[in-house]
Amino acid sequence: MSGAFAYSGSAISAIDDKGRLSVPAFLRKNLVESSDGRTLCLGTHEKWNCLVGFGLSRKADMLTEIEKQWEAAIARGDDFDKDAAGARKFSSLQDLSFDASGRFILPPQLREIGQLDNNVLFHGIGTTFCLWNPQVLLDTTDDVPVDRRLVEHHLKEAGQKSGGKQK
Amino acid sequence: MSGAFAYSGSAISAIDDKGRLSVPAFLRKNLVESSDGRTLCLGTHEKWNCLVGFGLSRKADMLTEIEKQWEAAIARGDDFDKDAAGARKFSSLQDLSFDASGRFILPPQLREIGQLDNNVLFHGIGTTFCLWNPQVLLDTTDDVPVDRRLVEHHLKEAGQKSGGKQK
DNA sequence: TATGTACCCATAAAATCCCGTAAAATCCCC
DNA sequence: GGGGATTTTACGGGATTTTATGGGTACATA
Repeated sequence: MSGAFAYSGSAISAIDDKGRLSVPAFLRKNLVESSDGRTLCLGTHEKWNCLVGFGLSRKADMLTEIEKQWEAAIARGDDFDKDAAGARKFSSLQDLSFDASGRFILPPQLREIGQLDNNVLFHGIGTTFCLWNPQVLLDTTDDVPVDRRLVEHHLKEAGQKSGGKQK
Repeated sequence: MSGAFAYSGSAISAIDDKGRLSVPAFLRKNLVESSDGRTLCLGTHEKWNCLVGFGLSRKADMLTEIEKQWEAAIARGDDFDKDAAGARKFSSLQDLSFDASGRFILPPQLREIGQLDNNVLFHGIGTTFCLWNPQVLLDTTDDVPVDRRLVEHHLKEAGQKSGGKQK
């Protein structure tokens, strides 16, 4: 386990007309450390209706994890489909670089899958963080353990800023 | 584990009238590093209906992987046919070089086996990446763990660009 | 000479970088 | 601890660079 990166906290950020959005400040230091640069990995969440993000080093960890599973399997004489494991983990993952002011462009496919329109709620969940459309998060019937009051607060705040023009 | 080359992400690319297609930008840096030049290894996938690609250095890794499997088999007292394993992995592999603008010529036999017509979906699965005909990927009954929403998105995007002239 | 391949140039779209500004957070001195 | 000064942040907008792709041309080779 390389770094002790524990992502926590939450913030809302807006997508502008060019499809850019800025990484909330509270995540940047961790990302820069973990990626050794201003890089952010973003992909779809396996269960929830949101995106997941983390730094590059986590991606390397994922790779070695698969490698270990494979080695354990062949030692036992079992089969292990590395490609299937890799496809599940990596196919949606994009390495994105954000600029000095913290902004990156959200690839359209991720934006669509994450159902992100104007405002994006970032929130740390430990080894990774999630990107939600706040409304989708409130409406979800999945068991996502988040404090709804927090989401409502951010949503209200965002609504004031944009004068209710979103949606 | 040589490099931390973790191929991830996905993109679609078109084959032009001359049979050329360009390596998506997000794979190039990795390939150049891994191959020490603009080289790409391409072959057929052992199980899936697609092609696999990676940089030159991965070939050495594959060799040591076979070695490991052999050792594990010996330790268990099992048989392991190294030549068969090698044949499976290497016989379809071709080293291709892509030009400064990222394009290479897809050899007809690989194109045929991969069932690639106009649009090729590249997607990283960790140590390698796959090249699919997006429609074939959607239609496949094999257990290929990919986020279908991604494939559908790319397909839609490609359809718009070419005005539906493919197929 | 036909054919396939590597190069060269062109172009539109997309991504990246750079600069500016206003609001928010932080600092600092009394 | 209050209040202004400084720094950081979140964003808008333009300029530059990189991509993806079309099309031409020269060179080898069969």
